[in-house]
Formats: sequence, structure tokens, C-alpha cells
Amino acid sequence: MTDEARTPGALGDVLGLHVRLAHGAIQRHFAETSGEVGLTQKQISVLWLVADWPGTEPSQPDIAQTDIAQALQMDRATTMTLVHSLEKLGLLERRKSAGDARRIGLRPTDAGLAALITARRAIAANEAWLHARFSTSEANVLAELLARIHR
Amino acid sequence: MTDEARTPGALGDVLGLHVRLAHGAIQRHFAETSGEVGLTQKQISVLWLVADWPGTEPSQPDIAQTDIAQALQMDRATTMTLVHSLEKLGLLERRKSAGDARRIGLRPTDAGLAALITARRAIAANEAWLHARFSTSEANVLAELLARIHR
DNA sequence: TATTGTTATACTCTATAACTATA
DNA sequence: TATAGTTATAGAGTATAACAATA
Repeated sequence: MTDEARTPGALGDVLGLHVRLAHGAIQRHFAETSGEVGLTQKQISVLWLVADWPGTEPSQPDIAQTDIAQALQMDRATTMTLVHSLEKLGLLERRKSAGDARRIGLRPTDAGLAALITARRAIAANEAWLHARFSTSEANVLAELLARIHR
Repeated sequence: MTDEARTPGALGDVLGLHVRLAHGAIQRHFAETSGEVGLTQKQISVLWLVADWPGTEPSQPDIAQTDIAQALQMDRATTMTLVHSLEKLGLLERRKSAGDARRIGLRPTDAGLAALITARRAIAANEAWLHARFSTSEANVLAELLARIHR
């Protein structure tokens, strides 16, 4: 198919718009149903990443802001805002990396791990709402196609 | 599949995250490559909607903010910001509807129609970048699955 | 020179709540 | 009562640019 042929003739043909509207719908639904959680999806993503980071062994370096920025495809400054908001809430703590003094390692606090359990439940509920309209294979296809965009 | 079974075990299993990252990637690419256009994707969507509105016949009412809010799934206040920004740029004009004095009909100006041509070219380029990773049928599937989320 | 974190700043998007005018 | 537009306000999210400390 040539580029000409796929030039959108109507607004509804624009794939980017479908992604944007879907994103908005998901955001809205999460905001409306996650009242008790008190964390945004983005904050939860960060907390989740920090908690899942494999470097719990002393030899491995803790996760740092750069790693989060890369994983979630954000600017360093944007990442800082998120990380500091979680620190302010007492959900993660920061300490200088042993190996590289520029890096500041991040670890979830006990409160952070507890909050993550609640938060993941809210994410799971949101996912269930989302998946309700798809078969398992459709959901897998959707995730794979979307990953091609952001990978 | 039960809800239990689809509870995400890792952050990468979260479908909502894939939508969010894909949305971000598209936004970023458009922002980086659309320099000359001077309009955001959202502004272009509004201008496009106004220009495509069928009510050019005197009998039909012009499109109003409420219609845009519904089509793009935005709050009325959010819609206002967008519409006013386009009016300030001289790309569309507003005038009271003949039938219903509460509605303010929107029409593209000549400058608006000219800007839309350039803007649609930028959208087409962004779409081409997006579609480059999909076959035609994959793109159709993706659009359809996303529509199920926001429809 | 490059990387990490930081600060300051700004813009877009989004929404809520309260208001006016009209239906 | 309900709808359309408005205003004021606020909070996310995002990014850029310039800076200090470290590699």
C-alpha cells in the first residue's frame, strides 16, 4: 500500500486519533474508579517498576531514575517529579548508589509495598474492564500491535 | 478467561500501559516532525471536524462546541480552550445559531481551510510513519480494537 | 566529554465548580 | 429543569534549558 493510498480521508480514518481516544477513555475510567488508591497510573507504574527491580541482591545496583525514564519513555525531569512525589508519600526511599555516586538507588518502603498491593488491585480492575470487550487472542494482538508503536 | 487469570503479573502485561506508551510515542513523533504546522493534533482534529461538518446548507445548523466535545470525548471547558485558541489564530469564526440562541455555530475561515491543508499533510505523514510497521489488515484490526475501547 | 540528578520554567490537556443566558 | 457557553481554578503530564557533581 502506498503512502498516498493510506492518506486519511476522514478524521475517523486517523489511527493516531483512535489511540488518543482509547488512551483518554482508559485514563478517565481509572480516575473515576480508583478513588481510594490515591495514586495515578503513572505513579503506580513507577512504584511497580521499583518493587520488581531484580537488584535486591547486594551485588546488583538498585534501580535509578534513568532506568525508570527509559522503561516508561519519559524525560529525566518528568521522571523526577514522579519519583519525588512517591518519596514525599513515603512509598519509596532514595540512597546513593555504592558503585556510581551519580546514581541514586530507589527502594520501596514497607508502606510502598503495602500501597502497591492496593494499587495493583485497582490496575487489575481497570484491566478487567478493558479486557471485557476482547477475547484473549484479541487482547494479545492489541498489545503486540501497540508494542510495535512504542518499542 | 476469568478475571483472576488475566490479572497482570508484570508491568508489561498491563494493556493500559501499552496504550499509554503508544500514545506518548505518537505524540512525541508528531511534535518533533510537525514544526511548521504550528497546531497540535487536537487543534487539527477540531479544525478538521468543523470543516467536514455537513451543515453547509442554510437549513442545517453549524457545528457547535457541544458537538465537538462529544466527537472528541472532551469536557465542555476543555473544548472551549481549543476552540478559542483556533479563533484567536483566525482559523475559525463563531456566530450565534439562528435556531437555538444558546448554540454558537462554528465555521472555518479561508485561513482555516488553508491551514487545514498543511495540517492534514502533517497528519498524513505521521500516519505514514505509524502505518509503516503494520500491514493494511493489521492497521484495520488495530483501529477496530481501539474503537471498542473509546466507543 | 558524557551521564545523573536537579532546578526553574512553561505549555498542553484535562477536569470541576459556579455562573449566565437560553430553552 | 436542562442545555450551551463561559470563567476561574487546579492538577497532571510533558518537555526544554541551564546547572552541579561525578564518571
